Amino acid sequence: MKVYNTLTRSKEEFVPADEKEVRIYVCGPTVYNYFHIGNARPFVVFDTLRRYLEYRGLKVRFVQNFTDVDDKIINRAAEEGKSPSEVSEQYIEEYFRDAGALNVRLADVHPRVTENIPEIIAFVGDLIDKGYAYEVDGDVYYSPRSFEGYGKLSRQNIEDLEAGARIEVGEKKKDPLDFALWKARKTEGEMAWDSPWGPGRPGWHIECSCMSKKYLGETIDIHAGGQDLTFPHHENEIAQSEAHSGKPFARYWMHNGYITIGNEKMSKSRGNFFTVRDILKQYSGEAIRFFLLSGHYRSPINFSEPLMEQARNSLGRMQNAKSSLEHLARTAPGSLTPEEGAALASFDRYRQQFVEAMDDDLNTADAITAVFEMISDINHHLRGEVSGAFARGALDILLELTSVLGLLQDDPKAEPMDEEVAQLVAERQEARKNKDFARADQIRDALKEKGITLKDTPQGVQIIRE
RNA sequence: GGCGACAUAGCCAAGUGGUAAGGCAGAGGUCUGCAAAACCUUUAUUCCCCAGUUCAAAUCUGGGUGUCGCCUCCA
Repeated sequence: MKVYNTLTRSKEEFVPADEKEVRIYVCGPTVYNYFHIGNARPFVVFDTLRRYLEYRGLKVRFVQNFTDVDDKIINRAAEEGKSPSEVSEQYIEEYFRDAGALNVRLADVHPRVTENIPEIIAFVGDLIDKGYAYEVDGDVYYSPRSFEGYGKLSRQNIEDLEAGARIEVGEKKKDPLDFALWKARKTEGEMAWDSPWGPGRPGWHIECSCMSKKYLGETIDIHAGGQDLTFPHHENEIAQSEAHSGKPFARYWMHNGYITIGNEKMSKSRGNFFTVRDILKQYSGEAIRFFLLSGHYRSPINFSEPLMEQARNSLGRMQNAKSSLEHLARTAPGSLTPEEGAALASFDRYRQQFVEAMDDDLNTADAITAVFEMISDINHHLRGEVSGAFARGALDILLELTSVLGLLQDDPKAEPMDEEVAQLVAERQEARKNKDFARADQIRDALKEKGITLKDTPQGVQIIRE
């Protein structure tokens, strides 16, 4: 598989350091709010990367943190009259709920800053000892000038950075480029932990360096996140981690593009965002997931209502194929004919097409095309008589590919359904036989109201539940 | 000012040298009691503009235009 590595600005063959296990760290959310569709993109994209690597037979150890110490959480808590931990606990739960709706699997570890304070303090202490950081009045700052290679990820020249940098009021940095590893408590009652530099809390960048090391080791395979984290967050992580270990931090850096709205970046600070929680009121999680995977992960995607409708409709074509095959697998008799066997075997070319696309830096748009082309092929076969065995075989390969994308994952709603529905369906069939179409349509409409769609197929009535 | 991304049909979107995938929406048709789904036909002589390289360019080179992003919290 080839992967675009931000570090080298080129597609490289992906080879894990340890062939037994791929180690991936993805920067997770700061938990002070529901996450928005822009935040969702890396969750979905790198979940798809993980699924694909596993599909290719690799074992993956996947870590995604929760930032549960941050000014925004503290501010939110103050606004709502809650403690910071109440706020972060709540939004961690909300994260799991929304991520679950998007079929984003749980990470192997979801570490939290508050659970790693001793490790962070030790890490900061080491950086001071090694001469990369210094303490001033209870704050600890990292000095990028002391780290050779600062700017190598974002291709920033340290002199050019200097021009744009500035010192915030109240900061005691020696150099505008320096960033905080540890922030001294400013007011009584602020969340703080004791440290060799007095009570305080960790800065933002140090947590990822520290947790990545703790859960994945000093050198990991892939570090991923949104493009906007490249600088300064990831650049600073490299500076911290490599200064600390003397080893390369991450071998591959992957960054997803933004979601835009009206052609402008969606972000919490601009206020132009749509939370996944809100979008879920109108669209399924899978439709949102499809939307996010319909373009290449490094390209920007514009978010809008019409585009979500397109995504939902496109996904509908996949869902129709799935439910037709499920219906036939359940109802059509017979075993595979030689022709059907040959057809099923020929579907392997779509599997190859799919793999080829995914191998090319996770080209999910092309992978989706492979699935659609296979669906067209399957539908051609479905126009004639097919055996249940053929339907099962086609369903297997369809779900094999879509599960890599995290699509069509909903459990099939088992037919036969409850007694009442079964009776109505039977009554409708009787009415149709007697050409009492008014009654037949009445029953169909009534069931539709309840979210049950009936389709009259040559193989009997297909019942689809929403 | 420094660094970077993008520009393909009504819409979304692949395609990095060999003559424009796929999906959505629209139109017409087949099937059906009617629907739904599916199938067939149909929708870019052309890929922002100009110049160049080449037998051949959406793809490479140079120039231009436009849009967006990072450099400050941000996925």
